[in-house]
Amino acid sequence: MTRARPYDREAALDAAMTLFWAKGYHATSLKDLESALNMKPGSIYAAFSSKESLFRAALEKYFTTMNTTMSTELNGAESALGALADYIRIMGRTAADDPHRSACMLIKTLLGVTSADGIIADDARQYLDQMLAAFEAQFERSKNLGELPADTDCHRLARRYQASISALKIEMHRGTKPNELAALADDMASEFEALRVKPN
Amino acid sequence: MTRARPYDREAALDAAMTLFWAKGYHATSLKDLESALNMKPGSIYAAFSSKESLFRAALEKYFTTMNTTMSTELNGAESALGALADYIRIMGRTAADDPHRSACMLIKTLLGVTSADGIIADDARQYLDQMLAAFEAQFERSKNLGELPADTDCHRLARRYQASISALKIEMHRGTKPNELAALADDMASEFEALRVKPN
DNA sequence: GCTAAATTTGAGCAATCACTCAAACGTGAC
DNA sequence: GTCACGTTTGAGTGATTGCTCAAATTTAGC
Repeated sequence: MTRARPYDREAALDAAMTLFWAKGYHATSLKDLESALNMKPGSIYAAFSSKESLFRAALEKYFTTMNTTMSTELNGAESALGALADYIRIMGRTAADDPHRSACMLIKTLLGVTSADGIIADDARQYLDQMLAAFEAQFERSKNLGELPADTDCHRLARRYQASISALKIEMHRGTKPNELAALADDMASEFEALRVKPN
Repeated sequence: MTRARPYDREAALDAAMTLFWAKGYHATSLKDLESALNMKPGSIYAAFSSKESLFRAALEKYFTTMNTTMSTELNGAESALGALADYIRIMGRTAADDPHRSACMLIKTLLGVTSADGIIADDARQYLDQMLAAFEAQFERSKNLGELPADTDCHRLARRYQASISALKIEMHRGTKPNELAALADDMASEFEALRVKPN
């Protein structure tokens, strides 16, 4: 009874995410989005209401994707602590031409918008808090496995871990040479691995 | 024989730096600058040529200011390694309402501009490299003082140190609570202090 | 007071911004 | 075939963008 959409909403959102991630909120214009999504302005507004809410949807997709990937990698390993360390080490081996060799979209957003841009910054903050909680849960799991001392402050540890991830991704964005990036990641990973209780 | 400028160039540059630092390159408009510098568009262009070169001048001022402050704090102490650790610990005690409780302008710039914005990103990268070199020199100084093992890789260490600073400033921007921020800074500082060779 | 040089002024430029809406279009029910 | 509904279309909205330039203004030398 009605005309079908010629576009795939998820695919469009994915294109928007990629573009916003690369250029940032302010530097991305509606014209850019029109060609990236292959949609006319009217359709974009019918589908996503405004530039701001399109960005928010794209940011949510970024978070969901990253969080899912991360959860899979962390839950799969037998050692919770080892998985956290490996996650950093592997990230440090991202290929030089990988499109993901870029800063985290959440961090870019947090630094790139102000309170004048509505609740976008709050979104980013909230997602970062959720990731922090996920890291904390993983450290707790490690503690319950007996890998970490019983008096370990997992929240504090998780914050340090997240700070390491953020810094590592910034180094990727910066274009740090592969061997130096890997060395940095190894240093960071070792720092957490060193907390493991030694069997006596 | 000629009309005097009614404004102080350095003061204007300082106002531009503060504004650009807070809002970022793209989100700062000429109107914003006009009121912040208290100058009309013609005067701004006569003094600084373009928005881009005004930004570049402001970024240079940021770098020079930060680099000078840092050098003073690092050179003053008797222990080179201790000074590096203290620099982080003190940063982690930045007051919650301090206007400097914000991300580093170099990092914000690096993440907030693309190659379409001329050589701005290259400027930021170059300044970051200079700071990295300064950290490396300080670690070298520490090694020569006998605080660090003779086989210490100071370049690698400096990169890790800079990554810690970047991450800490991002946490400031994020609004992390004072006690958690201080704890994170202490953890980071301890990591470097722990490298000190024990007297036997 | 006059002149010449350096500077400020601010209205206004073309281009672009995010966004809108009347019209055209496709679709399934009947 | 016709209709009603949902959708796309894209020229066009007013506002704002970075920026310009002829005119006004301030100085110092003579």
